[in-house]
Amino acid sequence: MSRSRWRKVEDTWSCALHGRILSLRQDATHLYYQASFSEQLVEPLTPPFSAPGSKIDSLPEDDDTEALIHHYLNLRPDLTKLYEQWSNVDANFKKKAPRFAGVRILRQDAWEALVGFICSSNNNIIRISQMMEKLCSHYGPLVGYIGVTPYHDMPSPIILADPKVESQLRQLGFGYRAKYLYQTAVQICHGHDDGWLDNLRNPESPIMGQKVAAAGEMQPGGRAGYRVAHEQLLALQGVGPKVADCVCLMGLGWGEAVPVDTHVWQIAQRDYKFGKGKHSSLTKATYDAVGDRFRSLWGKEAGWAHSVLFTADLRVFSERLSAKIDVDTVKVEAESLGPDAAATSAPVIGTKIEITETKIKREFLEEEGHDGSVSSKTVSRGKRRKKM
DNA sequence: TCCATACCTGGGAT
DNA sequence: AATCCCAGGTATG
Repeated sequence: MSRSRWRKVEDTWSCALHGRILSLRQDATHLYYQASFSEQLVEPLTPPFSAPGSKIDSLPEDDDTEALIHHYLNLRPDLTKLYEQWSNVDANFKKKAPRFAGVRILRQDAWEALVGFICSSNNNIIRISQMMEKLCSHYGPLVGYIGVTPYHDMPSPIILADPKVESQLRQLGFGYRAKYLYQTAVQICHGHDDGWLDNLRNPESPIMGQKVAAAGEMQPGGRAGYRVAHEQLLALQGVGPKVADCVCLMGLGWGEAVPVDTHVWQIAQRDYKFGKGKHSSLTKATYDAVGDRFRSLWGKEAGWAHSVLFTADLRVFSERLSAKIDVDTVKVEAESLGPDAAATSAPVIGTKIEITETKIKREFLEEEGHDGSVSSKTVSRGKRRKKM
């Protein structure tokens, strides 16, 4: 959401991801993709891999892009079944959700989600995206170009743990979030072991190539692993309950995480009887109560259901805006929909996506840019970037 | 615990 | 033109 690094050019969305530039486009029946690999910045994949220095042709069977897309877009869960389940237990969901079928929670990289949501505090979508853009272009590895536009990946925490970074980010317009990002990077690099963040992940939703493991019993407050992850994240600078839950949900695979932001708080008051008596204001206790309520109502994937309602609400809001306000319609829509415009106009952006068909077919093979608009390079998986 | 207040920035509204 | 207000929160007293 939000802090998404995806960029749209005409009808195609592109982003540097896992050492490649991934481009997506969809029509009524298919999702099309194209991947352009960097020769020098290929991510290590599953541990036992090809010998260093060996080159592999970009044959389809060697390309994990399709697996990456399936993973990233979280295409496995049966949405029809989930929607049915949520509708059966919640009349409000049943009423609001049907128009928004197809919304999925992306499986983002945990570190990227953390950085993005730290930037999101008391901020607007447009600026959050610009900040992520700046962060990557100034500190992240260059993966390649589309036309003359460079695409950078996320900078690793160690890059941001440099003492100079805080003032530099201030200079770049990050405001008080400059300190949060720097301090969080320091905490992660010097206060925790390697892999600490990713180890907070839901074992039922492992990163690509890892095996699934059981995550334990569901409780009103969520599974034990979720509660641990949430608590650990809270110790980071600039991370409060809302940001922690966003990272848990979008970055760590904990479906029961329910981020309660201002919008969700409005929904909770309007449709779920919050806002009175004991829970008249959004204190920590109320925050937890809202999460518990939604978890007991919707279950293990409460965060997903909540995102559907959230998206529904934003949509209605934007429709009201464009109906009542007679200004540049395009502009109004772009601003009010923000990253969740994904649900209507784009296959991917922000944290949620909508796909009319999950069938994916290959549009291009990796080769030199068709019309010069996309530059591609031969896949080279032998070279591994130093792990960081 | 709960509540109030400050916090960077930039665009839109008054 | 100047100022106010707000935006997907968090830290502090």
